[in-house]
Amino acid sequence: MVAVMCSRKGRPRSAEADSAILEATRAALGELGWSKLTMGEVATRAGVAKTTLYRRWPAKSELVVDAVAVLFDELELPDRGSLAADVEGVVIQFAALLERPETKTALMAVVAESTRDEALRARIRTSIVDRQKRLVLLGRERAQTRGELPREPDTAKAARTADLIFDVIAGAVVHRTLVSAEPVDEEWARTFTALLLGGLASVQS
Amino acid sequence: MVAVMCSRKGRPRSAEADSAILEATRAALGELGWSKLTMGEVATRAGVAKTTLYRRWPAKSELVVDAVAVLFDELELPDRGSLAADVEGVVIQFAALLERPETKTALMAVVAESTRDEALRARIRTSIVDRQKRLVLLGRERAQTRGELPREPDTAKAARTADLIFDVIAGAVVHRTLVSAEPVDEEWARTFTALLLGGLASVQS
DNA sequence: CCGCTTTCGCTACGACCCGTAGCGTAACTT
DNA sequence: AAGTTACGCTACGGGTCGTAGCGAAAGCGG
Repeated sequence: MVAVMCSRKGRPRSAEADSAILEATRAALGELGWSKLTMGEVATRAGVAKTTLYRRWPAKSELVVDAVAVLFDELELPDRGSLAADVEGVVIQFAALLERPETKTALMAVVAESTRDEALRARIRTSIVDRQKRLVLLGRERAQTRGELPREPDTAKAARTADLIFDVIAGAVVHRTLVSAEPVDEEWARTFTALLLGGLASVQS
Repeated sequence: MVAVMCSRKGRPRSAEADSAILEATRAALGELGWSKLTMGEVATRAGVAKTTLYRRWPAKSELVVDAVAVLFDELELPDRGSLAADVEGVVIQFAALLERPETKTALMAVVAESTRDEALRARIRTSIVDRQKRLVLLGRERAQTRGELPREPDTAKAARTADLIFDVIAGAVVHRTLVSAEPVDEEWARTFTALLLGGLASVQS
């Protein structure tokens, strides 16, 4: 959402229109895909004038980022008792999210667009990426509390390791799902988690 | 690159036009990005009529796949003496390839498009993905010859492990480069390789 | 209650790109 | 030489883009 701060006079923007637009965007994205998704189509579905759309989002890509971002808030990290179980759980969850047609088509297209648009990349980072990275930090914290992982005194090194883990988990799941186009089932999640945690032990030492 | 075989009469298609089109596509892709890349622009740059383009490629996405595919042939796996060195080398190489503006924007956009187009996905698989997977198989073969990895008698399990490794390597590098937008330098490659090989040991057992 | 400000829906518009059809010409096969 | 196919060129209807202008509606200030 665009933070509108210095406008306290006049007619306020309709919050219903906002949610209707984002909802319509997700629906149209799932049915039509990225390339056939047009601003006019979204406006019609939302019951809103096309100009209203352009008053809030300058481009299709930014609209889609906002529309899809909320879906990533569904990702949770329930305590399953062990680090391995936690990782397996989030892998399955993330894969399920990527199976949905809205997200699978949107995520790649938006990242592709962001290679030429620094502002869009920043938006993706704050709206989507950082929300996932939070899970990595939480999972590590829990594992350290359980005594499964040692506490790393070097803050910079700890941050680098967290980034590495994040890239490996998210990257592998995305690649498996969207490029290899093969399912992320229980078995794959278990094997992958074993690989990750086993490797983590050798990096830590 | 459509394999036309059953036409032995009449004027043959110009091979120069083919290479000019693919070259023009790569150049335009690097300068304009995916969304602003038009068929007319490519035709103009290649010095070719727009209709000639459509006679060979039905859509922009398929053209781009063919244009970018040859770049992935640059990937090599020189024998660096150890499995770790081989992996580090291919990681650096792959990351360097993804740094090029033609490839970084093309790969994501094409994958995004492929979520709605099964034929395109197949084309990506044969033109790009399988050519990379080949490197994984070669690297494992070498490591087994060196005695660094045990030979897996179970063929199915060996294939699953190879797929897993492939998804982890390619996924992590892509995610690091395009989503996290941070550099894949020597240090990252070294740490990542340690993670991968260390984990591989625990999976094998 | 009434002006002020901003947003809303609507229409229209030029610009661009799409993908195709038709034509005459060029190139290669037999 | 005859046949067949690819080529460049032009033109076209259809669609989307992003913007401008309008009058009406909705909240805020007095």
